[in-house]
Amino acid sequence: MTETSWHEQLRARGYRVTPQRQLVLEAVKSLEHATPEEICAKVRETARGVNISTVYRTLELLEELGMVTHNHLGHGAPTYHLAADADHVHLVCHECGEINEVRPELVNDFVTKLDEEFGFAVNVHHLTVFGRCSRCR
Amino acid sequence: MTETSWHEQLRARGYRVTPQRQLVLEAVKSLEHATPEEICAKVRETARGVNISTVYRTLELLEELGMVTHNHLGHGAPTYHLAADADHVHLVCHECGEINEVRPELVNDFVTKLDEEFGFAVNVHHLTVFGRCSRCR
DNA sequence: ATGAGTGCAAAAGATTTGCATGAAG
DNA sequence: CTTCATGCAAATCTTTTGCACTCAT
Repeated sequence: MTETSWHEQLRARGYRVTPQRQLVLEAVKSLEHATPEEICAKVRETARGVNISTVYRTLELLEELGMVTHNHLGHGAPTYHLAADADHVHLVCHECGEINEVRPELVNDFVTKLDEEFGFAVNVHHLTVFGRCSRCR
Repeated sequence: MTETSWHEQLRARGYRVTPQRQLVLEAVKSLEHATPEEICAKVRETARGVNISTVYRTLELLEELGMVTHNHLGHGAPTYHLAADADHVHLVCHECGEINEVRPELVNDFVTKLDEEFGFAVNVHHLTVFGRCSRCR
């Protein structure tokens, strides 16, 4: 996604391009798996005055536009990442909390089965698998 | 699981059997996919005075004992159900919010692959798959 | 009788909302 | 200029915690 393409994507839908929105998108891109709180902190490194509620509103907007997605990796706040970078499945260890990303091909069969049998289209970007990692077993 | 078996399971670990704990467990059993708030409401139908914090503490305990599990099905509060009843995978539609339960065998291949390749033991009880249901496509 | 469990109230954490001001188009 | 976006403060919702009292054992 080029700079201009997402500017246009915003404008095409009647939204405005603001420094806050740019910074939030950049923060999501650079942090990976960041909570709204963490994203806000990152944004504030550049623009001190930015408010957490703006971060929430912006994340909601970017998600609606399909630019970012979120996952519930732990108990607390959800984590956001670029939709373009989201082509992986998360493995989260219940015991140590470690997060691993694995190739999405691993779920292909499963995705196909759900499509054929139930007409259900899996959103792989949003798939989080809990269990125990090799070290904790 | 019989009445006595879980009484003994509690006592064996040094915990006490209380009416609140019985009611919470029964509520989880009967409601299916209920949030702590909903469970509390159900419990209060029988015992008016029960506090929400007791519900939280009890759910945590029952989960630790392996009697119940929780899932994050939507944005808000997690939902709890009996571990014994949890032998299914949840399909959640992003669009209409509909929740479907499907046979856990559908993920067997996937579970096996993750075990072989990463030594990761998937907790199928806790698996929630987001996407779009047939009606919403 | 002893200490785990509970209710209550308050705190803490996460997210949303109303409104006046500021800035993008 | 016009209206959308932001900052701020307050409200809301969810969950946790400290403490005195109660009840299971």
